[in-house]
Amino acid sequence: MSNERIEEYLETILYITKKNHGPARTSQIAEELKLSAPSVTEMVQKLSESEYIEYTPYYGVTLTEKGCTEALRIKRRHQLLETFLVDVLGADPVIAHKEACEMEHSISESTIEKMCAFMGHPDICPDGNPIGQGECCPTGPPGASYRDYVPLSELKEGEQGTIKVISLTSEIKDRLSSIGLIPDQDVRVKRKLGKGTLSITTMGTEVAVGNDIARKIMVQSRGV
Amino acid sequence: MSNERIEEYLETILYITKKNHGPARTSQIAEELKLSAPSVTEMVQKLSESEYIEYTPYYGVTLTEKGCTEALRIKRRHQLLETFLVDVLGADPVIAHKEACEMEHSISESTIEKMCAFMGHPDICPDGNPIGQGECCPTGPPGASYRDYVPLSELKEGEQGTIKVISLTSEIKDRLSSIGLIPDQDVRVKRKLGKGTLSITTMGTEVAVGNDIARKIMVQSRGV
DNA sequence: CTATATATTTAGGCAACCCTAAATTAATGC
DNA sequence: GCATTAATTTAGGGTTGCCTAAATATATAG
Ligand SMILES: [Fe+2]
Ligand SMILES: [Fe+2]
Ligand SMILES: [Fe+2]
Ligand SMILES: [Fe+2]
Repeated sequence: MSNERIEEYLETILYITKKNHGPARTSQIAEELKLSAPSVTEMVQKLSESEYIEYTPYYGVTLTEKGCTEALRIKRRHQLLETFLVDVLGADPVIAHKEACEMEHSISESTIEKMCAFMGHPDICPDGNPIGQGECCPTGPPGASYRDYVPLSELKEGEQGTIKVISLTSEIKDRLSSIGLIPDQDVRVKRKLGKGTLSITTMGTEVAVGNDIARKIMVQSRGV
Repeated sequence: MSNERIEEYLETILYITKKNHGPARTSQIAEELKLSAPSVTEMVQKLSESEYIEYTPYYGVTLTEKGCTEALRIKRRHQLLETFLVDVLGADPVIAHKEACEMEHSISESTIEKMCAFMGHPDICPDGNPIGQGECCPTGPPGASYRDYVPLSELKEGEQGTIKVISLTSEIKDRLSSIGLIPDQDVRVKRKLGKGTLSITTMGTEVAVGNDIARKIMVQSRGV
């Protein structure tokens, strides 16, 4: 089997078994990969001769320890590529997902880690799912999870927080950096103006930010 | 034929016809793609039924107008990906070439243009070959080329320039933004200290930058 | 517990791409 | 110009990964 096909099956089986909390049925794999059921049965039979999956006829497919490790590696490649395409290049999320799902088979482990470092070891994919840590990632305490972050636009007057993630095109992000709005920067909402516009203070200076942008800046709140 | 295979043949035929200043022999294509000669003959016969190539038995293959346009598009995708992997992520040039040659079939035109813009529309690939202009590139007077950029560490005392590309992790870039070191910012080298450390002025303030970082900040010099 | 409906596998086949060995064409040296 | 050599194509075959139709196993409903 080609490496690309193996990877695509493993990725799909991981996704379905997690959703099922149980084995992946061949029909589910077929639907996900848009293939006929017999094609999946055939591939799954071959794959079970490798050490990646466990297959019981008329029952379903589960990943072995080895298969799970491999599937997680592929998923990570996919998510980091998708994050790069969407958050750094500003590509359309739907196109980015499809492209990431193809490029994930071409990019090496060493290159994906460089890309991870380049993006500051992100821990959340624009599709909303968490990204697992890799060899390159700081292994220390994983800090506050993305779940705890809140859009800047949600802060109340007087509330303070630390900018954590900015999901905007790099052009806009560059403009924001130039006025001090960058990750790990502390900000305070001074006043909320009309139409969702915020007046915030950062590094002593005061700037106004529109609602569109404020909704894309995730902060970790520290209260008033 | 699969799109990927077509693209790989077109890319190769473009390369060889340019080198030959004449048609590409099947044996040359076979050598370049590491295939047997009969396999290439077969594919080339099929391809000539499309409108991409002109094939004369026992003579060779040339690209049609349409095929040439398509081949140039693929080459551009390849070069921009390779430039990104090497110049931005710092990947090994040999690995980067191989990965770019696979990813080029997955990335869309719209995404590659975003990547081109992200890198400031580079016109030279790390492999040394020029990169053709795309839709996204400024068609006017082609400004300073990437070639003309020089590491900040190379500027002499008193020399001024504009920051163009910063090839560092986003963590370090974030720190740099907070002190005003961002693309399109003007800087001046005030004094060179020991060990390659620079004292530079930017936006009126004065900061010191170590040699490691200064070597990764490309600037367009404007002299003293 | 059976009859029917659904899910899954088996059987048989096909297209894309690649291969080696043999035949053919073109080039080269007297 | 003809024999030898080299390049190229044709013939015949193999693998992979997919398909549809038929057979079989499992689930569901009276
Ligand atoms: Fe994928
Ligand atoms: Fe990382
Ligand atoms: Fe390629
Ligand atoms: Fe461009």
